[in-house]
Amino acid sequence: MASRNIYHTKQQEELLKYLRSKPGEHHTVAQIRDHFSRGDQTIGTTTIYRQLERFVAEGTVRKYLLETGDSACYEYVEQNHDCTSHFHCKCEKCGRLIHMDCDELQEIRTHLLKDHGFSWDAGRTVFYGICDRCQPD
Amino acid sequence: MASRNIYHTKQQEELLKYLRSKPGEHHTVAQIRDHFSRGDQTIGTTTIYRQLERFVAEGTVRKYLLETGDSACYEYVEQNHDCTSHFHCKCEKCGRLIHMDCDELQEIRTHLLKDHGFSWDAGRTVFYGICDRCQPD
DNA sequence: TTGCGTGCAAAGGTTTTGCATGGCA
DNA sequence: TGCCATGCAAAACCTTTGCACGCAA
Repeated sequence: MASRNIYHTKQQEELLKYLRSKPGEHHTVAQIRDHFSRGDQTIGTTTIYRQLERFVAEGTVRKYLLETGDSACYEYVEQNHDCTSHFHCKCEKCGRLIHMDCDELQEIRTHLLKDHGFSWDAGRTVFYGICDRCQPD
Repeated sequence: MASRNIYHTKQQEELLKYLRSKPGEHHTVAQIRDHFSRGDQTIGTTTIYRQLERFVAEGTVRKYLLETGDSACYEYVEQNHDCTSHFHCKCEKCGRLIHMDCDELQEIRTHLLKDHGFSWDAGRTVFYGICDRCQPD
């Protein structure tokens, strides 16, 4: 942990407050920029990138790069949120990102580690497929 | 399937031959371009993008967007390769991408579908973590 | 000969960097 | 006051598109 958060600024506070108000939602930088451009407190694009980078380093925010490849997504990580026990599933049809709490996940992790020597980071892995709502019957 | 491969060109042949000669390996467009720039048959960057796009549409090549976010990766799909029965694991330390044949995968798919209604596409999902070689003891 | 493929140049989009200014401590 | 954060401008990338030319059929 090299850089520490020494100064607290309005932009930083507003950005974090916004992300925290939408737990489990994913935001692109463009979306964040647009959101604040409509409010009274605007935040420069560069600042959004830099603050998000800091949040990610601190573990406050999680960064995802989805298969669409358009742009990165950022998501607030709740404090008491056990990311080791839920899947992240992305529907390739409707684009919805689903948080799926499930015990099976731990079994997969154990299997990967014991039988394949692979220490899986479930929090960074996104499962692609078709969600329940978009199933063709 | 809209566009069909009507004309066969040298560039297309060379590109496919190269990818096919490295099964299970991931290549970025830059790497492919560099490879051919050293040989006698050069291929323009635009052509690489367009041919890869076509291969992906045909199912000959698979496209990945990794967490590094730098650029897309492309991988030749072997004809008799059952992508429904192996994991794609990406080591966050050494960057290696591992193909992990495993029956457990089918169980996960069944579980996701039955208990969560999610039709998982394992071929498009990359598991992030630390590989066996990079494990801290 | 027809028309698709190629590749240069340029555009489009996201993310990063340089630098002068502004604001927190 | 000292120093970090901000944000504009510009650069750095990756990828896509327009267009004239070349090559396969």
